[in-house]
Amino acid sequence: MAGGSTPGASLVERTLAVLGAFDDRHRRLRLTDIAERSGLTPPTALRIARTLVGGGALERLPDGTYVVGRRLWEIGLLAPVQTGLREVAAPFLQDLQAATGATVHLAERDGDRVLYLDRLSGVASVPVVSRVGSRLPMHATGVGKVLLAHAPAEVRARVLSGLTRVTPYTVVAPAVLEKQLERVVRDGYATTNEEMTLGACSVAVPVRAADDTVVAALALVVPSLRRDRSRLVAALQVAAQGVRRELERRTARPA
Amino acid sequence: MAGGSTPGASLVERTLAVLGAFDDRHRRLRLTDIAERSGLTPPTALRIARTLVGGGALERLPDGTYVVGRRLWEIGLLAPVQTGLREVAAPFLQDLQAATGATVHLAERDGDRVLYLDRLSGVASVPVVSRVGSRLPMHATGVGKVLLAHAPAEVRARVLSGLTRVTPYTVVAPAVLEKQLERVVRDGYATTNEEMTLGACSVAVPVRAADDTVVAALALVVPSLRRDRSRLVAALQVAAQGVRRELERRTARPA
DNA sequence: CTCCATGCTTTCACTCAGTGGAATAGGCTG
DNA sequence: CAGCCTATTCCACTGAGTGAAAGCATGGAG
Repeated sequence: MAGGSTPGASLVERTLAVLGAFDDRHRRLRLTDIAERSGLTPPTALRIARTLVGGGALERLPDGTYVVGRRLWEIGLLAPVQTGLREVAAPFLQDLQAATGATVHLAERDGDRVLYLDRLSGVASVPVVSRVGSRLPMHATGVGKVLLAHAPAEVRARVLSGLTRVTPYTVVAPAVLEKQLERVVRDGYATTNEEMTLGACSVAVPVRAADDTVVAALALVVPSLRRDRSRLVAALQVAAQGVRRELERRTARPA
Repeated sequence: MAGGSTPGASLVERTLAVLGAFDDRHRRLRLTDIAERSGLTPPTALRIARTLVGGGALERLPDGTYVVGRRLWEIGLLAPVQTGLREVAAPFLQDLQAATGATVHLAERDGDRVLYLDRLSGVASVPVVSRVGSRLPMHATGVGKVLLAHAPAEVRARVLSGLTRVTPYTVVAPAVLEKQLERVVRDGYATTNEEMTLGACSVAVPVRAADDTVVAALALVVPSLRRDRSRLVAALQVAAQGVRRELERRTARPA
């Protein structure tokens, strides 16, 4: 190269780096931002970005900033995460939403974090930070506690040793959280009280597959748990059972 | 190159070609398929696919086939198509679904086809081919007719001159369709009767922005229109108005 | 108005990342 | 076991891609 080097990255990797520069908090990026966030020089970032725009993977707004394009959205929707569990669970989420009026979440574990697969906003205006496709820490969310309680020991150990505070109510003492996790396994559901977002509480239950392994978690987000915790848990468990049955049916004769 | 040439494609374009090899009907591809569908030689396709797997953009299943990966799904969800109109309309779609029990569609025009932005499956088991992110011909769908009726003359001309038959009931006579489009503009809604899928009828209305331009279409899919066409139209129009109002609110003070 | 700062874009000479034909390995089938 | 298909590895060749540096626009400050 003209004076430079290619430090370990092929063009395909650089392309992914450009795409990876976009995230939840950075949906619109200027060229300079892309270059900086992807670790590329401006000319290189420009050439890649232009080609991506040409292919519809990125879009260039009138003000010169870049956003993720339609084409990529379309291709992303083909991912099995989208077509599998999410599709099966969708009607049950709707039922839950209709029955409780609360915000409904479907999430699975991805490494040491929770990955939100789907979300239906409820009628009540409870502040919710999660978005479909976003990742949040496990110890501060309802779905996270459920998934953590049923995760391999090594994951639990890793997460317990790195509890970060999000709100004043976040549980950051490993011993306390461990007790809670035991109760989650025993009782079959988890709760949070403003541990991720002030003003938002949640109840969550595991979704199990045919072999009883926990594959995901369902949760309801409400302003307060005082009143109807048991009612919400019941509704969630019905829905989780429904998802399980539908999963079994599809595995038996994959239509 | 060793005897070969690079016919017009940069590596980034080739990467997009690999990703573009996946579509609605081809979600799982073998290396050979990827190579063929993207117009690349097997070694090249392999190298690109491997790097993409390394970056999480693709996934390799145990049987050796490739599918779109989580990472790409995540990035795709950042597209404005996902965050804008779709998010605004979501609660109204839920209301429609709850009120009518039918399958609900939200779509916009993309070139000469309809792009499905969102879909809620209804309780009734009406056969539906559309999927979020899929494109269908305009002349055979409810949303399509609405969008076509309000599309620029050139688009209408192009579409009218290339009407393809999908079912025995598909309208393929330009004159007939043109009459229908006039009625769509006059009446404010469009209908289809098994024109795309046997056993599925639909009603659709336009969604307008503050300046009255049609930005999308809302539809309900039902087994038959005999009975309650007017009831469905009314529900749709309420929802469309709601979306419009919410769009205006967001444009006024973009929060 | 000039001057400087910032960010996007173009240029260009150099060179290594990427190329594809051919050969190899691995499965599956008849 | 031969025949076929697919995935993978090899390798000699070369042009696609590289980044420093220099042009352009903006636009804000003095």
